[in-house]
Amino acid sequence: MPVSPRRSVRGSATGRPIMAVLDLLGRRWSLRVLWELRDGPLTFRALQAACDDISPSVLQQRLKDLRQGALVDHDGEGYALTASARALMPTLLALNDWAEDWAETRA
Amino acid sequence: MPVSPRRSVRGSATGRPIMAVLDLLGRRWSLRVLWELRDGPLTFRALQAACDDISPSVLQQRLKDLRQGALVDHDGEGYALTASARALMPTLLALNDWAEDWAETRA
DNA sequence: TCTCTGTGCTATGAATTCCGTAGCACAATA
DNA sequence: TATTGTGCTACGGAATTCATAGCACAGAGA
Repeated sequence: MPVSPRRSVRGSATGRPIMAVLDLLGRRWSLRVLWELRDGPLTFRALQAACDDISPSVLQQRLKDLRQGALVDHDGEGYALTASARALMPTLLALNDWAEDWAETRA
Repeated sequence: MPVSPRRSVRGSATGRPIMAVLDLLGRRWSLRVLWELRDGPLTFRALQAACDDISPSVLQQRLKDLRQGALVDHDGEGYALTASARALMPTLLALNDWAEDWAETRA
C-alpha cells in the first residue's frame, strides 16, 4: 500500500502526516535503507550488501515505497536520498546519538 | 527476538546500538506506541484504542519488545515511557515537524 | 562477435509476522 | 451478586518478509 501524507494509511485514517510517516518508516528495513544511504548514492546491489544482504524482493518493495514517498530517488548514480530525506538526516543522526546513550544506560 | 544494544540483532551482527534501535523501532507499531504514550501513561486498552484498535496480540508482543528494550514500563498508572524513552521524545517531535514539512512539499 | 561483469529486477514457495475475533482470569466497585 | 475494567491469551487466516534462483540488459574487453 502506497503512503502519502494527508491520506489515510495503515493504522490511521486521520490524515495526519506523522501517521503516514510512522506507517512508511515503521516498515521493516525502511529506516535502515535511509540510514545506509546517508553518505551518498548506492547501487541496488551495494545497498543490498549494506543492509546485510537483505532479500532483493523486500528491498525492491521498500525502495518502491520510499520512492513513492519521495524519500529516495533513482538516477545515474544509483539510489540516493531526495532533498526531503536529507532534511530528515539530522533527526536520524539524533536517533543515532540517542542509541549510544541508550546503550550506555543498559550496560 | 529480543533486542538489546551491542548485541547482534535481526539484520545486523555488528553490535552497533543504532542497528538494535533500527530493528526494534522498525517493527510495526513500535514508533506508534511510543508516540501515543508521549503525553503520559495509558492503560492497555486505552493504548490499544489510541493505536486505532491494534490487535491485542500484536500490541502485547510490541509492549514486550519495548519493555525488554527498557523503553516502556508498566506500573500502577498503566504503560508509560521510561526515562530513556522520554529522552527520545525530542527526536520524535523533530520527526513530527519533518513530517509536516514533508507533507507541504508533496501537496 | 563473443564472453564477462555489473546493473536492476522478478518468480517461487516457505517462514514469519500481523491480523481480527473471541474469550479468560482477576480485581474493584456497586 | 452483578457489573465494569484490567491485562492478557488462543485460534485461524491474511499479509508480509524471507532465501534462493534466476532473467534481461548494458558496457567493457578480448
